[in-house]
Amino acid sequence: MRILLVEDKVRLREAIAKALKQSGYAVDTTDNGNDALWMSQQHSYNVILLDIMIPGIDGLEVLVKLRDQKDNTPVLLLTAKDTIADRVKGLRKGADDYLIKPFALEELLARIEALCRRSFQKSTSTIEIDDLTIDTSAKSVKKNGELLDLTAREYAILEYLALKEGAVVSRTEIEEHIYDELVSPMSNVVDSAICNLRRKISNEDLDKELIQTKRGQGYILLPTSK
Amino acid sequence: MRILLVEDKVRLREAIAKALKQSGYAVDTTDNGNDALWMSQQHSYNVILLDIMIPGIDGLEVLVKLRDQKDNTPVLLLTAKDTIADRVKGLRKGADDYLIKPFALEELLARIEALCRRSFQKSTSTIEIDDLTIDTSAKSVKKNGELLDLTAREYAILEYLALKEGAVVSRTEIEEHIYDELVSPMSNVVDSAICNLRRKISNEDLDKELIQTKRGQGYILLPTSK
DNA sequence: AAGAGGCGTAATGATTTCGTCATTTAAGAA
DNA sequence: TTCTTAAATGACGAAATCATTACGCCTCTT
Repeated sequence: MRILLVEDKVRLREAIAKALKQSGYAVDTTDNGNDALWMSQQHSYNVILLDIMIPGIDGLEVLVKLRDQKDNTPVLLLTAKDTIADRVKGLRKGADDYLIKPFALEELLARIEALCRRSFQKSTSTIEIDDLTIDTSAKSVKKNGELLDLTAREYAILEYLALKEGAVVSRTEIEEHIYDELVSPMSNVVDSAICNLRRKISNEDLDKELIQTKRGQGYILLPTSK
Repeated sequence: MRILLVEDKVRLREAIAKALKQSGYAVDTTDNGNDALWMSQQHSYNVILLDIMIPGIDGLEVLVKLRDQKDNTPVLLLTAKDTIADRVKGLRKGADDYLIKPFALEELLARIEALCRRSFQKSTSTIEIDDLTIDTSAKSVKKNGELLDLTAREYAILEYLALKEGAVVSRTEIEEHIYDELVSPMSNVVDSAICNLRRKISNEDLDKELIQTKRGQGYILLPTSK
């Protein structure tokens, strides 16, 4: 999951970014509205965290322009104003949620999770595929009830594939959603990660691979039933 | 466990704060309603102790605003008025318990404990994990029936992990719930404390660690059965 | 007032992760 | 089949994260 964080106060921005990364999100940040618009076109983010009071184009305007451009990325507004008028204004303009500053990081994380879930049309926080149970809240994976020991990266990739179950996902798409701006383009990081992932989730007995390769296109997560 | 204490009478406030800290709680205090609201958003407290008669926004209003903001932190009301009308009013507005001044500190401690327990969905005051028995009333830990000599900090961390058994708990979360406002952000207090804790609760024979570390995410308390 | 122990800090050493590269294997087209 | 290109795998090293120790301040006790 990749998140764009738009917040001008340095300390707060970095605190939030740190917490998000710790939770396994890829995070890009900026302190102003112009860059925010630019960046949101550059990538497709899973969630945009938008402070209203930022220099230049303000948060609400950014939101309006996004929606004008038919960009429906879930937006969570961060605001110091807690008047009803502002909440309503934000939501009317197409925000998906809002949070009043100051807020507890735990609350922010919970809401982001909810937004991601909603955008993938999932109502529960666990995904079941074959003998795997992916708990997107705990960020853990069980196989036949037994906890698998995945690294943060491995988990992130598996979750992403699982959310797009049955759809071919290209390497580029994985790179863009799992890795943030400082990623190096020419390498086979994804291949490598997938390889390790497979090793950990494969069924030794069945040689049916959960993660299948679509040559020239990418990877696809297919339950055996299909 | 971290508590917010809202009480304007200095002597009483400090007496309560001292008693709470002695019992191992992290305590933030304020003497007015505005700050109380601010602070309650800044952190997620485990319990808020709220005097009704305070300057500025009064206690009941603070309570109402909290609940308006979907903040469900357990609130214990402190009040000098012992009329039925006031109790009912408080509870109607979403208080979880109340105490009539003057009260015995013992009683306060007991109620706080009950509130914490309830918020973690635990019904008993002892938690058993493997060969450890954590008594949240006595704030003591036994290993195979033998009392362990933990410091207050060590106990607090262990208890917190135990209450969240099976869930990954980040360093930040531990810091926020165990340490109060004067904590320095850049340090490895938690690491250090965990290290000492492990030393005291580890089974020399088994090399299975009760407190496992999830690299990049935090720590998790896992009983061996799982 | 002195001693002891708790506790935060910093420094150092140990682990693990993960991106990269090199090599092998597999797939599809001619 | 054979050639071409994509993908899988294994090894390695740098970087990030974590564990552990030692030290010094502070508080509490006696």
